[in-house]
Amino acid sequence: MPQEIEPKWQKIWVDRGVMDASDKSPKPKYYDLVMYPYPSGDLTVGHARNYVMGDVLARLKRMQGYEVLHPFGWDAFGLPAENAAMKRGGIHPKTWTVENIAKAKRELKMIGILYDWDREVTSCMPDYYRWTEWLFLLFYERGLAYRAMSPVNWCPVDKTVLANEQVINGRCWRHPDVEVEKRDLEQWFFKITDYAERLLNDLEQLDKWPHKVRVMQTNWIGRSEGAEVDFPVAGHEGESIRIYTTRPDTLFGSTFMVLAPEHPLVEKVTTAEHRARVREYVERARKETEIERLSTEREKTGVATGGFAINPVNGEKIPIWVADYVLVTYGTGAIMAVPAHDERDFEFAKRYGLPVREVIAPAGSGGEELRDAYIGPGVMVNSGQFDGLDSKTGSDRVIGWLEEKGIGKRSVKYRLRDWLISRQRYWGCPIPIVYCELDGIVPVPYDRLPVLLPEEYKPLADNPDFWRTRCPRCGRDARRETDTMDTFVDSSWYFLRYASPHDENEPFDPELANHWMAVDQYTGGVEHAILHLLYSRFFTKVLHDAGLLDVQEPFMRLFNQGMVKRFGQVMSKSAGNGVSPDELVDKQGADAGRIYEMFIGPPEEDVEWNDSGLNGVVKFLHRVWRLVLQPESIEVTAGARDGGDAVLLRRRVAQTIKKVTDDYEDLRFNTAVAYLMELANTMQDYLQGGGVRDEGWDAAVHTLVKLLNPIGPHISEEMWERLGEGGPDRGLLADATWPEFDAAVAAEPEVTLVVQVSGKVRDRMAVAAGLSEEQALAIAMASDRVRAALNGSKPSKVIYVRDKLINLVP
RNA sequence: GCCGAGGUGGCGGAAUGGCAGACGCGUCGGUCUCAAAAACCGAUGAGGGCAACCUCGUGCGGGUUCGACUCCCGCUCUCGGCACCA
Repeated sequence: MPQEIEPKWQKIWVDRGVMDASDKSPKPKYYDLVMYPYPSGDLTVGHARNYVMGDVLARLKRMQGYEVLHPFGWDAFGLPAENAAMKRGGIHPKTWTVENIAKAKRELKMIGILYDWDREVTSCMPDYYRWTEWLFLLFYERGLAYRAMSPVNWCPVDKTVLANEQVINGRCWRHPDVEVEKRDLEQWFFKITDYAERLLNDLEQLDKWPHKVRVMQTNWIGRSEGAEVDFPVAGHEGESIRIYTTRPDTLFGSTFMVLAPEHPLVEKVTTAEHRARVREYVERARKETEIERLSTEREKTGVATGGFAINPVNGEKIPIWVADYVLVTYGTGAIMAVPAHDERDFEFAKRYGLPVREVIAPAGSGGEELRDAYIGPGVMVNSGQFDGLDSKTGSDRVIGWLEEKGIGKRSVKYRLRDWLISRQRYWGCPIPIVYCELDGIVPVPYDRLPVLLPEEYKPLADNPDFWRTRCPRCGRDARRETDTMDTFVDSSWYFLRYASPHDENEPFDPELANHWMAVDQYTGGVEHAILHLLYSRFFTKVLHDAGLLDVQEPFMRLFNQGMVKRFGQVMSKSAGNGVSPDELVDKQGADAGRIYEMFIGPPEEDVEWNDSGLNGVVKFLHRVWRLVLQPESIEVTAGARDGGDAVLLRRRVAQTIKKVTDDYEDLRFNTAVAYLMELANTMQDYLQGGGVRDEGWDAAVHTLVKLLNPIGPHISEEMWERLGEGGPDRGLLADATWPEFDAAVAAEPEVTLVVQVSGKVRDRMAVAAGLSEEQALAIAMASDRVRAALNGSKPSKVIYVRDKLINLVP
């Protein structure tokens, strides 16, 4: 049965352009977006679950009268295509990608997911990446793309550099068992740090994002407030070391300084007798991998330089050390060590016998020796004119004093680093830059885009036909940039391209983008909580600043769906536990599969796939089919529960409209399905109780079919046609209007009043809704069981919650 | 270590101060059948009782409240994120 009706309706929807979005519709717009996938050829019901959620919402919003934009596309550049190509001996990454896209597209259509395929974008196609290049030039023009030599993260397996966000615990995000190496290379960066403050502050507006994601982004940006202070170097007139501290109140407690091994002043402050040891230490630190160096488990190491600095607040001479627990990439690459009030400095001081001086006294403390660093707030002591101030006021005063003396200043730092976008790969978007001996770095002019990837699959740096060019400025021989861009650049703006996917003059038409943006609902995996979502927010702000976009935030409401597991592991073809949409549809049809995917558990939670659970949904659909189309086949049963009560049926229908509508809108699909099942059960009870098939019954049938449509679109469309309401000649259920309900009908006229004695349920009685406390009390006291529980005493206190409960306390 | 989410029947889960376990799976019993499957009907948290009913029950220990799965404090376990960021 599903095998017949499902393809039939899928064809009709496409022919009718049901999900084609009109740019000129007078209806309010709704932009429903799912994260575009990497076409890995591994589509499972796990991925499908995500797309079904988006589809349910799109279908609902259409019926509610919105002009819905529900597009789809492919994040099609990237390493797996190259790796697969290599594995399969000479197949081109493009061939592999295109094949996978075709396959995935067929499967998406098969489960009845409707997209506006006219707007499909594919990031590896020249008509898309041309505009990624264009945007690079815009960033370059605005001073947001720059080239710099820097120590970078290098994945030895992928043979490319990685962004900070792609390094997890010192290992490559794609290869959890491969340690990332450090290399010094000239690379392209996007200056995302310029937007750190705005990316942080605007998180507050995103109140419809999961709290978790906002916290993760906040931590990633890592704002801290403090001061930069200059410590003069003893014996080197005019030379000083700048440090950053978040605790200016502890300045008097600094008993030594620490430079990062890569700090430029290390050589200068090192004395002759320490030189050999310092050089050896610095050399060793350089060679260590990130993971060795960042391990907090490891004991801290360091060496004295023999040099001294002057603490500017008290004129004390303190030794300068070099240690790799100080990072050159954060703050100024140098710290003042305050062992009494910093755990790391404390550990280091203990190990090397350096002095510890307490300058913050915790409230009510004696003067006993410190066993650990005290990092909390307190009162300043041993701090000259600042003694007696609390930490917070003290910090402010110290900063004020430093600024007055010109030896320090207030400073805000971020953990966020600039985004390294260069990748040494073939299958990515070319960076449109030319290197000319005379003119240096020259951007390819906008009108000469795109810089096309060569057909031949080999590293761009090994392909002179690609990199040999002429300088766009002077016409001399020049060399093209052979790095490609991180694929996260491609995905940072694809949601804008959907607004005008065929625009041949610009990345997107600002007018259309402003019409559709922001995305009303964005659905995807939580693994993108930082990377993709932070980069897309950054792009949106840059484009706003360039006057191309009105909005400053791309995604209004974000939802992270859970993953589907099987045998305790995330489902995937490579893990061997995947169930493909093909198999699912073959088994019981697309509708049963869709509904089961929604019913299996809360949408945000990971769920365990269970083949037998599908049967319950199939049974439910059979029951609905019978109720709607063959109600006469349901026999009246003696002793049926609800006795064919027409008023009750009407009420249940109204209540179900409310619950299911609310649940769909809040993406609580699992409970929406449960309520639909309840309605079907009620309808069955009604018939079995001898209920008449009058207008009330017809209304129930029509409502059930409509409410079912977003999740089970084929079967409901078929039933709609057979009811004589729609079909190819009369209009589709997909175009019908969403049912409304009358609150008065939904209201329960009679409620079950729970009677408690001392908070324990002693009786339940059916009463009219809206009783006064006196009436309720009288009814409650009429109960034998309540009187028994009260044991003769009079209630001294009565709590009455209208239409719910009355609690008698003796 | 820090931050965040969570712990409810045999299982997936529902209920966010007011009837714990909706809905479904599974199991058991029944109808139909020569039989089985399917379908349909019923039962199904634990303990006690012939029964009406009673007692206990939402990770553990306290607290607030007439009343707590729900709010507060402490602990514990699981999962996710961050982790020498000065």
